[in-house]
Amino acid sequence: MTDRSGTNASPIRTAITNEDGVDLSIIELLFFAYRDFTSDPDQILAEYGFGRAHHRVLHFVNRMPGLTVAELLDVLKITKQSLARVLKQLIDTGHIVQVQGPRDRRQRELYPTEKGRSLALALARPQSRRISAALGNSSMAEREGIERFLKAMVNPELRAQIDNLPGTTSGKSHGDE
Amino acid sequence: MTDRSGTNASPIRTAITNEDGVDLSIIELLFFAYRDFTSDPDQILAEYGFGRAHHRVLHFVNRMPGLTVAELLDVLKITKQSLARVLKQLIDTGHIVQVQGPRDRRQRELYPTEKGRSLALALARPQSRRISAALGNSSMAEREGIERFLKAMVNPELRAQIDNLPGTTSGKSHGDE
DNA sequence: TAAAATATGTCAACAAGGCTGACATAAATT
DNA sequence: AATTTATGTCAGCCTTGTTGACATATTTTA
Repeated sequence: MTDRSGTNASPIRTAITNEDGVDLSIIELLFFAYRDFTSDPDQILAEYGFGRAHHRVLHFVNRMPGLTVAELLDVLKITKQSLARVLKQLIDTGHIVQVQGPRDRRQRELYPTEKGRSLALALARPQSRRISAALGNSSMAEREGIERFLKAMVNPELRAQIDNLPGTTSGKSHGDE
Repeated sequence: MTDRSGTNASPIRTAITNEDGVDLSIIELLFFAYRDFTSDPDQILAEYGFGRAHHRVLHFVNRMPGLTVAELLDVLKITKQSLARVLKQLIDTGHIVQVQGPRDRRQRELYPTEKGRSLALALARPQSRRISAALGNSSMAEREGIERFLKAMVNPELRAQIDNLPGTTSGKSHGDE
């Protein structure tokens, strides 16, 4: 009541719990898991003067070689200018090359070089090791449960992007089955 | 061979696949899932002029009421200055209050106000709904498999932080069992 | 063919949220 | 009394996101 603004500014001393109807366990697990998952490549990136933005670009260019700038923007959901900065650096350092589009010569197809391929793999390796360790001796069914859950966490409109990636368990060899 | 730097700068036209010994499926699923998971609260935060940094602070103050500034820094793994900026705003807007530590009067215990509690729940709700939808009609065993996996993704030293949170399935009522 | 739309690049400017290092204060510890 | 600790604060830097404007080459459309 000693409060001018209508709200009560006194401290609440009890914690929010799962009983508040909110799935705090998984919310927090996702936060901690993702934080540590992304920390793996950071040391490697630092050696190159790169950041996570470079990592993401390099990753998807290696996963979808020949994709255009517009397609990359659509996958990453960032703006042209944000991409331009890091893409320029990756091109200048010889990790990515641009090739004029064969049908539409306005387009620039993006491909990794050997150097870019090698760095992409080096960055993926510690993350993959962490995943493998976390799966431990999980059964195939458990692994599928985890993948199904993660995929269902993605906005439905964007699940198509995942299916279009090559060699994903839930969408192999883009388009066939 | 038309290359001065020793590396081959020609475009690689094949995609990296899971066969390269790297678990790309889950790497990418984590990226997409986390991206959309964190996008949920963003609209709400924007109404308050807050960002994700505010969200994280508010969340953990609500989950561990009375924690000190140093403890919060340890959970978030950011620096004092990064915290100071957003914490000040949350205090100025009446979402969090500081209480002088009872034993050590140098410490400032952080508590949510009613307003802060309410916002924290509002932010958690859409995330919780997304998780619930993603779990669908998963069995209890599947849910446990997912939680076990996510927890195992966290650096071992830091798993203690998770166990110290109240009401987490894998570590209830801090300390007893 | 001329006009309009498209793909890309680039410039300037801004904001959020990380970072570092330095320094001040109060309180606790030695 | 001296030192250490917990916190706050100042100045300044970096990365990576944003917007809006504009230029260029190329394709599509009228």
